[in-house]
Amino acid sequence: MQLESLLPGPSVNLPKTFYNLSTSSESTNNSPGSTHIDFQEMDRTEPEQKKFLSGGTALLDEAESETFPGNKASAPDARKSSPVISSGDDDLSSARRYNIDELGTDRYFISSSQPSSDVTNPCSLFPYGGQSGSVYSGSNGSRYSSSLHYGSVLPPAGFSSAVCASRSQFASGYQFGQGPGCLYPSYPGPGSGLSSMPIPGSGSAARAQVYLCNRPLWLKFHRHQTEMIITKQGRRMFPFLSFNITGLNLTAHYNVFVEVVLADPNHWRFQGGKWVTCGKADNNMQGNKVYVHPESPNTGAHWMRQEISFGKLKLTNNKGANNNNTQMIVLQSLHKYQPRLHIVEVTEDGVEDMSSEAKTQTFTFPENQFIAVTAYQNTDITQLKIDHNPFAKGFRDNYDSMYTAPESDRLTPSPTDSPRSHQIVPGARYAMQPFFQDQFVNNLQQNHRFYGGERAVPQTNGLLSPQSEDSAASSAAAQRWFVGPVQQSGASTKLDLSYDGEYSASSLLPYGIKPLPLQSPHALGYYPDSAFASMAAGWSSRSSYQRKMTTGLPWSPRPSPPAYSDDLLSSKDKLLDESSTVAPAAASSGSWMETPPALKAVESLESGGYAMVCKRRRISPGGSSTDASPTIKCEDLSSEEYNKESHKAMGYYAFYTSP
DNA sequence: CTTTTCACAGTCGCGCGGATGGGA
DNA sequence: TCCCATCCGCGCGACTGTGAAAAG
Repeated sequence: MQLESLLPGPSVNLPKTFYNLSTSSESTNNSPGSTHIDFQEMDRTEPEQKKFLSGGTALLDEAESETFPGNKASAPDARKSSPVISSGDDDLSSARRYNIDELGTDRYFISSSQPSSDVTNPCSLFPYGGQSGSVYSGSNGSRYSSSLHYGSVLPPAGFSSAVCASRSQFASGYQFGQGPGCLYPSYPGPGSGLSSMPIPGSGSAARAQVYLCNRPLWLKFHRHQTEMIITKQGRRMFPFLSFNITGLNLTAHYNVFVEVVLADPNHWRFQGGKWVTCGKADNNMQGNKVYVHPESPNTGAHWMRQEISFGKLKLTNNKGANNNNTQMIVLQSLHKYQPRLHIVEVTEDGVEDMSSEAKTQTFTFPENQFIAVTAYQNTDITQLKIDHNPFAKGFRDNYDSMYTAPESDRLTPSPTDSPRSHQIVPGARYAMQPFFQDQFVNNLQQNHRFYGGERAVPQTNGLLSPQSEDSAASSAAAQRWFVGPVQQSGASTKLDLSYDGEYSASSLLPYGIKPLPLQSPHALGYYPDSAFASMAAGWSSRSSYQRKMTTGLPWSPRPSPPAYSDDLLSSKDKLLDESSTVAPAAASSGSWMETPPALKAVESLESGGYAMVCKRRRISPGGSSTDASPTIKCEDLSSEEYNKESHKAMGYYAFYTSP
């Protein structure tokens, strides 16, 4: 409906899109129509599906050796001419990408109903243009079979169709050979946008929209070229993938899984503080590339009820690592990958429903791209991991100072008076700026009810979030982030229907009931860089604070509170751009910080400066390459704004504190 | 020289078992 | 006195990045 209207492009029926996808391969030197044909003739039985799996991938293989002239031609991206990715380069691209933030909420979610007819104007349709367009399918049959635990296999045809679709539509100028699923982005899209485009598999019945829940955090990493450690025993991703899904059929069953595909045809190496290409990627890598969500299959209502996170997804370089029960995605070091979310409708027994060709939907978020490494290369990334990953808390050796706000910044009551109260009292000051920036992330991260659980607490999405007088703005903000404006009503309705009795009370109760420990985790967030984190840290001892804030709520994502969504960020007169939204606690702590908007440009121009610090080890407060700034963000806000935001934070906080 | 592997220390959550308190 | 529920402390395992050693 209005969904389409939100998207810069005409709408089109999914089936059509599907066909376009498969046939479009012709234009890309792929085996024309092969996938399409196979899809049509595919058997529906489960065994057959599995069997077909390999076949499907084989078909996809054929598509891998195609070129993407369109991409290079149409994408005036710096990367084309220079494979070197510096901070500056990233900024350049990000500039385009992030500008989209200002355009509207619709950019934050991906709808599978993207019109294929927009091929002529992919950029307008998909912010990232060709970036997320070209997709390769696996060359080996094990691509899915190895990891599909539910007997349901993504229809190769459907999958490939999606692949082809993206390719045809966003034809990227990369040329690559064989490989188990590749996606060659280039961030060329002039339209630039935050959310990536959806690769509509089809499915006119249920057009899903997917929101990247912890997107702010991803963006933080993405700005510095995200790195993910891979180990033999498997390493969890951080940030992990977390999505909110809407638009599914409430009663239909779906398998939800993540696939990680090559993002570009290059082998990368970290040299001179930059990521540079180093030959061609080895895309013959064998091994599982798919992680099926443990709760698959499940109903659409189930998937839409809560945040879907893949916190337990592990990455490994051990090709034989998937023999056991644990699902691990096998990657190759120093290769760039793109995670993709797949939603496949299945029958109640978990078997893929092949009754309709519109059962597969694929979503790609460019900010989820990462380079697999066996050891961190960029210290900025390392510091980000340490600062944000609760499991790395032990490495915050300067924890006390990192998140301790200046004495002058404290608000009553005095920390020494009542340590506990410190955690409760929002402290307008602290709540505000940091909250803007990281709080969102923090809250997302806290969404999980169980530690390490794949599931999250029901999304608050405005319904559960406390709103005071600012509720209107807050809601808008929230909507903007999670639910597109147009979708608002729909989403709200959905929430009302499905979450109301079941979630509103139950989910909130825990937070309200537990006065301090629980609310702290929520308000402060697991991530220390939240406003409250810094505040609390500054007021209380490290030990006590840590315990409190981490109690009960793990690092799992929690839906961002409406009041502090991106909308607010944008409302700050762009004061807080993407990067600025990052450095909350950092501002006061001096720990790892993001480059302020103003400095960002400089940084872009002076990628060399970035390079200088890239290979540095952990930087002490104030020593960061971007340390110059953050304070600015806080200070830039007028006292009025300050108070205003503080109140929001206060209200939000209070919501959970007072049952 | 680059990349990978391994042991390590630190943090945290979970589960178990014992201690404690209230009610029958 | 017994039973049950709750609380608390401890140990274990999972998880993290570090840094040195090994491997290529």
